Amino acid sequence: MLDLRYLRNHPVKAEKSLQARDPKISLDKLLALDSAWRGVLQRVEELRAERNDAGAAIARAKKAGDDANSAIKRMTKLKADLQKQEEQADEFKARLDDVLLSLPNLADPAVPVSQDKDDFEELRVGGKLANFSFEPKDHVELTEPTGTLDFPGAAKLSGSGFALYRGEMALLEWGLLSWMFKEAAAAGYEPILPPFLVNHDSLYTSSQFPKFMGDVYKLADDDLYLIPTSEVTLVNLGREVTFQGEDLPKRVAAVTANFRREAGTYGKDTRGLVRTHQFNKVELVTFCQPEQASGLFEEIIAHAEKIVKSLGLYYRVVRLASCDLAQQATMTVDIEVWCPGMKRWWEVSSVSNCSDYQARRGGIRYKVSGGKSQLCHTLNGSGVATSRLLPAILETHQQSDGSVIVPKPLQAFVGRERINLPG
RNA sequence: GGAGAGGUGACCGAGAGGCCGAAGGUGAUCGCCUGCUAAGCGAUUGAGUGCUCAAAAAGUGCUCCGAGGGUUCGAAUCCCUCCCUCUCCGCCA
Repeated sequence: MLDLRYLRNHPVKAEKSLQARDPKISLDKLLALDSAWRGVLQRVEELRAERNDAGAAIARAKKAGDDANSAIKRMTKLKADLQKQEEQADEFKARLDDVLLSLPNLADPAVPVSQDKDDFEELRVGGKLANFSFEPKDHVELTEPTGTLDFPGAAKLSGSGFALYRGEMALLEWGLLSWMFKEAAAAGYEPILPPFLVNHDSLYTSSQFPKFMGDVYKLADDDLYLIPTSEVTLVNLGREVTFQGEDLPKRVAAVTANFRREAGTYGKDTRGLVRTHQFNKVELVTFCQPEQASGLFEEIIAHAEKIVKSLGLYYRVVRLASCDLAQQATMTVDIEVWCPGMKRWWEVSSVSNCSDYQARRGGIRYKVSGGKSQLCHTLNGSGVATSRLLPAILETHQQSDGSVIVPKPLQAFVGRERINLPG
């Protein structure tokens, strides 16, 4: 959520920044509602002040044993008037909140302004591009002979869009997650295993709600939702918390499954692991003071980059165009790995600076000693998602016989240096 | 799922219709005292939001005692619904 006061005081600047993301955004309605609301609110507060005075007068009279009837009569009259004004104020406020909640965060000046997703800015390319003396297969073809990625099996259990890992793939997936979780802990993130089900407030704070309710799975009999990302759980660790200034930055990392309805994406990228209703990742979140945010943003990117580099993958780092930013982000940098079999880049990590947008919704604050409490800034990034990492590993390290060399860091988890051996 | 007990400021805890943003304590900050430390003494110490103000400071209004409704001239206090925590029972990995 944006700072209403800022929008009020800098409407032109704010609107310009918002229109970089979506040219259809206008602040006119918001500002009109704001001034209407504040006008009525002023009246409400005057009436309340009067009511409080009258109440005190009644109390005094009663205590002194005087007759309070005339004061009570005055109060009764006041009440009706106040109630009417309050209803009006509530209505304006509700409409104002609707508009305010729909507005995305302001975009960082470094974000390329465009309405075309392809206008991202490529920051750098890293790792090494694998050379093949044969036509590389994609991860589905590679695992078909062994049945270790069993999509028909998953469909039987759950329907389309789910994955079932077996044997070596199960070990590899689990190993990847364990290794990355450990790497995150070694880098100073507190390891967290959170619930996969969260309540409405949590999704509201991290900003999936109210705008993107349709993307999230909801339980039928309880007010609980499956997390679309553990950003939700990690960010909400800070909800209604006031951190001590010296405890910041506070880094947390979770490994979880993530659930997405992917409504409206039927028929798109349906092959293999890359877009399923459930996938795993390690997620990193940092709470910090505003001036620490940009350095920590680079830190998360560097961490994710180190992961893909250690696995011997070819990758690039791109800054997303303004139209492609998530609602809560001021800036997002993606790390994409090259998948030689699918012959395309896939996002394995998305690192976002959310400034105070989530903190304002969730009351995530900090206080330096002697100072007033202020809103934290929140940052998040994947570190990283296995649903794209696993395909990239298989496709990059495949051999002409269909086997796959296991990257060094994972060998201990899988128990061998080469998997997917034929026969 | 059943039965009970609770949810008050950073924390503990009183408060049982009006003078309660809330006693008392702990902690924190500042000062005094002490050779230093401890102890002691005194003072200060919640959040949000509006207005005045160029701004800061200050002043001032409103709101907040788990959440939401209700009763009442008036609710932390009474009633209803919900949420959460704890204890016991049942069920269960």
